[in-house]
Amino acid sequence: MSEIDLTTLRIVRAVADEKTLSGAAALLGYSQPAVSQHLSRASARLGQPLVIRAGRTVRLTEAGAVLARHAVTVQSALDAANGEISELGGLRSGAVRVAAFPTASATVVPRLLGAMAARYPGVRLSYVEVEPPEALDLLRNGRADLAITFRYPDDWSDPHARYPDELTMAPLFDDEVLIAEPAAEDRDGSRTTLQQYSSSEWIAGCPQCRGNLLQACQTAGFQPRIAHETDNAAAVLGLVANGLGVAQLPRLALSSVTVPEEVRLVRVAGMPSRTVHAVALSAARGVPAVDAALLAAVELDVGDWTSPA
Amino acid sequence: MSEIDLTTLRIVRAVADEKTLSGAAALLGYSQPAVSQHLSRASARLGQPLVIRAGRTVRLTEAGAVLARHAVTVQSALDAANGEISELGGLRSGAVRVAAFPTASATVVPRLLGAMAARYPGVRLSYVEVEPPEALDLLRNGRADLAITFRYPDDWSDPHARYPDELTMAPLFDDEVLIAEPAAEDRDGSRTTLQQYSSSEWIAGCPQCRGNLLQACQTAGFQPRIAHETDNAAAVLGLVANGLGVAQLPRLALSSVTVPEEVRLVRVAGMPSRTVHAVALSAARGVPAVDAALLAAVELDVGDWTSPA
DNA sequence: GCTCAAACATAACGCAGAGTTATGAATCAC
DNA sequence: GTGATTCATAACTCTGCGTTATGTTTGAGC
Repeated sequence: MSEIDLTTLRIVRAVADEKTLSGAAALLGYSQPAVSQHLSRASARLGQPLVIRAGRTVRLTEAGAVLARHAVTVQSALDAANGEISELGGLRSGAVRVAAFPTASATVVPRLLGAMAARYPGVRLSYVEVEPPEALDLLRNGRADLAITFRYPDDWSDPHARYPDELTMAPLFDDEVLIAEPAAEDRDGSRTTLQQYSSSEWIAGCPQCRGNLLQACQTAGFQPRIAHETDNAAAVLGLVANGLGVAQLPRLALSSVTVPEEVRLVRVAGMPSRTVHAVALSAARGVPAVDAALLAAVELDVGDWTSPA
Repeated sequence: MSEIDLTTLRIVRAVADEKTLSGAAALLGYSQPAVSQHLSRASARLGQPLVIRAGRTVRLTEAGAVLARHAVTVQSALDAANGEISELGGLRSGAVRVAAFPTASATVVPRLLGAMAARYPGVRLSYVEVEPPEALDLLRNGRADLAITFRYPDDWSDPHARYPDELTMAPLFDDEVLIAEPAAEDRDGSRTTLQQYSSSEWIAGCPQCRGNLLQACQTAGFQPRIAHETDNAAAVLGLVANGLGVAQLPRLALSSVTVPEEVRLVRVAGMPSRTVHAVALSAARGVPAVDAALLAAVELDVGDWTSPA
């Protein structure tokens, strides 16, 4: 709506510098008639001439001088904006807000943030620890840029599934789920199955993990008796060590705690492993910092969380 | 050149305010697809998204926020420029630099400047006194906006004629040229002719006026003997009053001095009158202050300079 | 859980505006 | 006067930015 456009400002400025339309045209990479015609149009729009031909050259009117003066302000604001956007594009600035589940806090997240900080010193990093469903909500609300989540196969309430195309998910690794049992308990050499724990008391934590447990036990043909509830891996191990029950624990949860002697970890057939993902909004693809964080996540070395401890 | 255009800035700003593309479109008078497509193009140009769709609404990315922030600066600069140009257009600001010949300094110019000052208090006025040829040079050099000049008919060196289309000339009035002679000299009742002064001594001033005198005398068949040279009307009258010669004097020059008793003013057949003009550069037509000054000049009441004193 | 309204995306299209080249006219320097 | 420089005008092309029409998704309310 404004009768003033950027081209006019740039042209007037160039004319002010060069004192000639030809010079201005050359300076801006235009043909001479382009400048001439553009100024005519602009003058018509503004209702008064911007330049006055003076012999062979040209000089600005007061209106032209006004534009030339303000052109400087506009140009520098534009340059500043361009510069800042370039910095975002070049990952010399920007921000990544990561949301991840508790077990990742001590493992995946520090490594990820470390890698990002090393590669892109200018990028601001922040982290919040929440369970996967909340992490996805944060993404959707625009309060986080990258979520590190896990999902269990066949999870009927998997929050990822609720937003099919909205999320871009990059699988990072498989996180095997082990059973922690008291080392004192008798074990024959036979292959372990979940069925063997049908009469055990269970220690279970977060709803999502518990969901997986219930699902697996149902498949195995029994319903687990959950006697103790905690999310804390160290606490779970303590309970197990003292013979108070058995528990499922992902390998990732074990990698940042010391496993007591009294606890034995066993792989159980039919116990589905969970998968850990880096998740971003599909709509946020293209945002440099988000793309970089996703890439950094899939490039993480995850060997020590996948090979047996 | 710059990947950023004003429309993008205005749209991003509107989106920042409205939180929705539809709202922004309505705010700006666009259709909704226009906003959507424009943002797509802008994102492509900038290499990163400006908005992220969040459910049914939308929110800005960091890049978008950068633009929205700088948009304020740009907009206010543009508004300022627009405002200043409107003031020029509305004659609440601007400048008129007038150049006029000495005789006009005490007559036409004060009245003109007075009228302008009264009508347009915001317009800056300035004045320089120069002879017509210099006044036209000032116009051409851009050092004056309006010239008050005179011209004699059949003046072979008329400076106005050198720039045929470059100048816009508005005739103000005819300035009759009289002969000042000592009142003591005998005069019969017959009609006065220039021929009668062929043996007189003349007092003459500026080259242009003298040119006219020479021209007229040549037509009358003699060459005037110029004994005294001055431009000053009072001085001329003093010389005439003391019987030192005769002189041609335009009525305008007489209107600001007192004519001594000893001087008689006579109209002479064949003495061409000069015409007074307001002159501006044709190229400056359209400049509000110049147009207004030209108009004010032709609207001046010139009665007391044209009717016999 | 279904339906409806609101919001964004995509497609197809029309038009204006801004650039181009070619050419003419005026000015200034030598 | 002559040639170089500069601006103006004409005629044309084409990109880009709007439009309308239509489809898809989301979220609220019954």
